[in-house]
Amino acid sequence: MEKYLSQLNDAQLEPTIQVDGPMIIIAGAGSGKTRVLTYRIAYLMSKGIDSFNILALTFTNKAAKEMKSRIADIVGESEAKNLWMGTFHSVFAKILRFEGHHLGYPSNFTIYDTQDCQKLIGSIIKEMGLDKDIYKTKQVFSRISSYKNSLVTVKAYFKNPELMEADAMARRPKMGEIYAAYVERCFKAGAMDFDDLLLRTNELLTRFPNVLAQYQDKFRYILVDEYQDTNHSQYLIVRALADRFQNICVVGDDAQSIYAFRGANINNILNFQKDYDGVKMFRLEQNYRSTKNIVGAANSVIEHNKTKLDKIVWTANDEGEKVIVHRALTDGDEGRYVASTIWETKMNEQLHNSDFAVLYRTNAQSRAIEDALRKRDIPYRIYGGLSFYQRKEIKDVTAYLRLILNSADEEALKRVINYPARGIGQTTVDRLVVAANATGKTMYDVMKDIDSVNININNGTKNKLRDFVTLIESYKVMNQTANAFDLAEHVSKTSGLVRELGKDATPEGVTKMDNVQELLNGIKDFVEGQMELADAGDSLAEFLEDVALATDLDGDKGDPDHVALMTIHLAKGLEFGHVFIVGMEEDLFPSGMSMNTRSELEEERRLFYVALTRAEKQAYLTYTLSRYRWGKLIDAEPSRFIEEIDDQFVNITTPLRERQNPMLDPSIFGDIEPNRVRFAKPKTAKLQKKESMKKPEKFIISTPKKLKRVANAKPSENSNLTDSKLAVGNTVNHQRFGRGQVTKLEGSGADAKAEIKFQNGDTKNLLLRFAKLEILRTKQD
DNA sequence: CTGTGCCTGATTTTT
DNA sequence: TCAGGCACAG
Repeated sequence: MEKYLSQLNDAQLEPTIQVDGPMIIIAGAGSGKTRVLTYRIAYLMSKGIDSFNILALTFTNKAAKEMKSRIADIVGESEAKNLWMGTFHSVFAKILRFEGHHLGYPSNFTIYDTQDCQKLIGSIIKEMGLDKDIYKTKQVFSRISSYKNSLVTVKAYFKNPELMEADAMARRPKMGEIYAAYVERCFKAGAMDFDDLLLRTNELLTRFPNVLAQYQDKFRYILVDEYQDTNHSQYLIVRALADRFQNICVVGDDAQSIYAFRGANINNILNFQKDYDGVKMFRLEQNYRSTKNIVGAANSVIEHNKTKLDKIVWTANDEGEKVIVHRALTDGDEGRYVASTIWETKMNEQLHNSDFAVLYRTNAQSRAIEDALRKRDIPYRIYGGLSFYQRKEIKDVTAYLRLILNSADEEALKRVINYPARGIGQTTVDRLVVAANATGKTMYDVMKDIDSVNININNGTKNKLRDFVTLIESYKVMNQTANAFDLAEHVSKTSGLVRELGKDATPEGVTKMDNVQELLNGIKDFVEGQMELADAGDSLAEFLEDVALATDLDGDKGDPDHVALMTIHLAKGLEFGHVFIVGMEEDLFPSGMSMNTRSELEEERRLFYVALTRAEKQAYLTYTLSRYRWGKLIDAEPSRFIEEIDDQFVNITTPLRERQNPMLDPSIFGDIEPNRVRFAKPKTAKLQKKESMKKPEKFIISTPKKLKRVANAKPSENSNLTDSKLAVGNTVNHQRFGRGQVTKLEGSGADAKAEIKFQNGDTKNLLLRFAKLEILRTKQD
């Protein structure tokens, strides 16, 4: 332990060895807070505190996983095993599996993702005969979500005239009724949405004092990372759990609070000292990550915010390069600049692809960047966006699995009841729903007992329903003995899902089939990992929970040397040598939807602060003069955030290629000099652009056309290692089994296998086609 | 009930 | 631009 503590500076050491009592660590970007957190946990354990009594809540699964493995490195695998470490959602989902019965939930409750929730709300609106143009599913859903996050239950809602009036004013007087119906339907389906995982935990802890006492006693030491992003619901949970022992340590940075839109309450961190007695406050202000120029630029930006804690982030690092600001003509041009700069820098400085990241405000911006990177054969990976588990073909398979586990799951049932088509149409489904609502039974139970309900469905269709129920029942029987992988494989074949996908010979169709195969591989991998564990429970249930709470950031598989593409939100907590922040334009960043109030704008500014501070060595900001949005070329103005950076930290470049390529000669833009653009009066600049834009539009459109087709090709991600890359003696890392050494190789192509001796003592034979291995060291090194 | 083709709205960010 | 929803015909 001493060895580790000596790695810390004084400011880091103090909170690390502070064992008891409430404490808050205000940690500036890049100040080594993860290190403090992990060492502190290890320190607690070295002081004799049982890991069983420690709860650590993080923001992402990835952060939890990383921290856990770093702790395991210090204190040993077996010691670290009992730590409860995870996101709020995953930790409390786990607790609710045990305790949910108090609230009337089955232990195998389903977790509805956003899609499921919105579909359910959509059908409720339809069933209630409301105008779908006034009651927009998305808006209704986000409204309900915000109620739940502020602990406004249906009851509380109807007792609160202000809320009801606000909804009535928004021409949605039936909000409360929709909310009530939604909650009831979720409950009946044995389902919780993301917000329920927190709301129901609160309910559990408030209504059942003995349960609360039990967990208070268990979690004697609580640590919360990214405290600035907690919402009211999470805040109450933490407070309830920490109430008895008051050993609560929260870490956060108010300057990096970027989730207010999701209900995060920045006051949780600003007021922490008022919530507990004798709070010790620590500040980590030395940045170890970035150059002076980057830290200076970021500081000068955040200065523009009014709401913030006092904190001075500084660094002893080199001056470094100034932040480069680049003007591009269009989003396509922006992409080409990013790609060529990565290419050149990589060559000149001998860097890896993984030293680069491209960050953007909205997912839609990734396309132009992708096209450009692909054209240059630069490997990349897109994080976030439509995650793997949200794709239609994947959701279809998991819907079957969900239905097997929890037949009350109405959204899963609706999804698969007629997919693949088996002659059960919308009319029948509607009638089943009506019958279910009228009888209080679940839709599945209505089907199961179709003869005993008075329902207007003809005999032919009834038979089809019976066949479907029989099919699902047969799966349920199989689930009692078979493992999740065998079951999933059986289901995809016998349900006709695979056959259906096989009909589609288009490249997209083939990709879908591949995805299903990959899902099956994933289940197999999961099941194998589970078998390792002595206390392995129901593998299917646990797999589905993982899926429901998984984010794209979590499983980092495939070739690790790639450029990372992601939204700024997703980049929080990460760092890269060279960071491109693209789309630095008014209306895009800051987002046009967040410019109305000062607090919204300040959140955008914090988002920019987060983006800048991801960079270690070099930050690039790019903006365009016009950009494709909604399929149209739209004029753009440079973001106000660019001007907010103190001049001494930026370097505005002249786009060289514009000069070199006569077609892109800047003179067609009138006499706007790149260096002067941001100082030009907006009005004039806009006018000039408008007129001049007509010409370039034509040839600019023609370029991406050809690229389109390539765009559908499968990106070069997730490629598993083949036998050609792997050699006996290599040290490899396996997602689940950890590190090991290759002891034998046999077979080739699809049959290639490797025998690997893992550090935990196990030797395993793995099919390279499935195994997600990462080479850590080759023999020669 | 199924398949086709037109229309519409989405682009803020996510557990 | 494009995916999902809807209407209509078979």
